[in-house]
Amino acid sequence: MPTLAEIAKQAGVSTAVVSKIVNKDKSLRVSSETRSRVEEVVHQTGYTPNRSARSLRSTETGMFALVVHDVTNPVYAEITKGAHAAATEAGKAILLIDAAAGDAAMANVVDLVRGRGVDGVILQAAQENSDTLITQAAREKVPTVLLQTQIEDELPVVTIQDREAARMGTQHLIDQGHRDIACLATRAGLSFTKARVDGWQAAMHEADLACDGQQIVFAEPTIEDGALAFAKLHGGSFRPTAIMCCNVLSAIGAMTAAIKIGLRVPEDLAFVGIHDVPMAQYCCVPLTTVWTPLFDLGKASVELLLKNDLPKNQHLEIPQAGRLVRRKSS
Amino acid sequence: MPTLAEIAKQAGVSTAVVSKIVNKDKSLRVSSETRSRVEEVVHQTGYTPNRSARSLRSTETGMFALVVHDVTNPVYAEITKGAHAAATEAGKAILLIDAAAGDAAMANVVDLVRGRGVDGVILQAAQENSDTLITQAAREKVPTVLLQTQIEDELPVVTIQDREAARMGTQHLIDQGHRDIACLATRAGLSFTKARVDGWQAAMHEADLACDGQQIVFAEPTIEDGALAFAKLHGGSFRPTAIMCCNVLSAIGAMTAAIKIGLRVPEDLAFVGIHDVPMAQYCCVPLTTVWTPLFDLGKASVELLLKNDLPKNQHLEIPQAGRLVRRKSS
DNA sequence: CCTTGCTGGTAAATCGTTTGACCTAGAGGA
DNA sequence: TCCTCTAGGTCAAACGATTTACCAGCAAGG
Repeated sequence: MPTLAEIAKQAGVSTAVVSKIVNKDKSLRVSSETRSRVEEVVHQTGYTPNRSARSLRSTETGMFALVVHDVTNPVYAEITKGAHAAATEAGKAILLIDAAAGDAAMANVVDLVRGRGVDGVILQAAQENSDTLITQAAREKVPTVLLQTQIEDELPVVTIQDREAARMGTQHLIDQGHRDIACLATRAGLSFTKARVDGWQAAMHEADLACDGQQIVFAEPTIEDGALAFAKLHGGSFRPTAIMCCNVLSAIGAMTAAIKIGLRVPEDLAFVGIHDVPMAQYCCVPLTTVWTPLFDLGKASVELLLKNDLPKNQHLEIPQAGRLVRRKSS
Repeated sequence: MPTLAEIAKQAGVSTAVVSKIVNKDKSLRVSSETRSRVEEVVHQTGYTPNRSARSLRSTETGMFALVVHDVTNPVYAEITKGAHAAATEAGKAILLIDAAAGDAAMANVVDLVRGRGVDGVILQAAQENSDTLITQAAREKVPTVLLQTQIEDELPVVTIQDREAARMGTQHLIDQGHRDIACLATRAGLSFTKARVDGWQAAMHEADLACDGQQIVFAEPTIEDGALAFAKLHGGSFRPTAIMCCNVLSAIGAMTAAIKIGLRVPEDLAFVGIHDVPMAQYCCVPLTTVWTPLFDLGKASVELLLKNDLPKNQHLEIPQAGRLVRRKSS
């Protein structure tokens, strides 16, 4: 583990020269002989700058914290993959924090932010307990990007075309002749939930169909909660012939629950989900979903952080549109 | 963003005292008044030590690199979750590297290791292109743990009870009356593949059933490759009545492919997989699998790194045994 | 002969912590 | 009175890279 000073000594130059050559600093003028001599020594010894030392001087760590709601959720895993790809391309690293691990994990990120252990933070599907983190990040001036949902006006947020995705799925159901279409929304209060419900309503309005509060039910984006939500819906007075689900996992949960009580899909009840993951394709009745650019979503969030001037209060919507993937459930 | 020196000045003491108080250094003897005065200032200002500076001095970063074969694979996501949980509990952070992102990602880890950006490395389902990384880690004396598969004799490896899991699944098929049982193995050459094939053979031998090379086919642990492997198997002369799949995703792929060509599951062909993920439960025909302690596997790998003296050449097998989860596919 | 200007560098401060060596005042013992 | 502890700290040298300011020597121009 050679240090800069050792390289410098071996090459017979000062550390300044080595540093600038290693960092490809254009301001350095050096004879080609000296340059190649230094490069030779660097190559021979396999010298790599010490990250801590470099960070200490430059106040940049080359690391971003990605706070994800639950890594085992395939939707979030895909987002993570995109973020990782963008980071890798830029030579940066991703620090993964699973918010599902609870307060300890959050406390950990706060510590990281306060100790300047990361150059930026990406908060995916942020919720209440992210508050301290955001406050701290703001105070410490650590660049922060929200992913999927906006919980703080001051911060830039990047999303997919939520409204349009839901509209597209709903329109498909309308085109199939459905008139009583329920909306199985995601967690109430999140901005992307609102956007998707908006999309559903837009399509319903345009077709002159009723869409009031009675036809909406909220659920976490998990299979289990989707099943619960279906039970709630099915227990009510409104009996839809189709359900527009704002998430793919809750769609699968709801659909499975429907089948379990003897309903035929899609004859008795049709389903459409949002986000396309392998599971949608292989589940009991292959699920019709609106494919969304999840990978690009993750990628864009990192790319936003990489720009040194982060726009305040900007909403970046991934330009790539969703796409209806027709399967058996509708 | 106050520094140690500023805290020291405000509290009217030297930086040494503040440092030791912050780090709860027992060797420090200090009057209770001074201590509380310092603690007060630290609390007031919200001081948190700068990570880079600390790392520079102590040569510890509090970060581990977790190199995972593909985050979007639910099996690996669960492992990741376990690793993250253990790290969080110890106040450490996990740097996620997705090996599927290619050579650039690998180069990135090598850089991280050489620049002492991490305190340790966990290599999950390591393969050929991990070689440089391992060599470097060894040279730099960065603690390294292998996960699931052993590719280097010198390094400690942590696995689940691979052999026993496969034996258990196969035994179940035998108990169901099957005699012609194929083995859909994972990637050839990996140590855990060998262990699982061993387990299958052990059960077959014990029941006096044939189990030679003809009945084995290899596939990547993905749905797509599972389907391909089934095609290969079905094209051959050996016609099994059941397939012991060494991975849950390849099991789903193979099963789906079988159903697509008109076979009935389990009547014509039964399936058992290894690892239990939600998808197994919700796929076309719910898959019988051997549940395995994936979370604990990830957790154990981090815990192994946390012990300061890493045993060379040790094989740690997670004590928690697998469990057969009986579903419709068998 | 004096002054610029350029080439090819060097020296040293700095980033914020940690840590081992040292220091001082007062108390207690002989 | 002198010596030795001990409590309660202080000092300053690292750690390894980055970066600004500076410098020597030579050539060219006037």
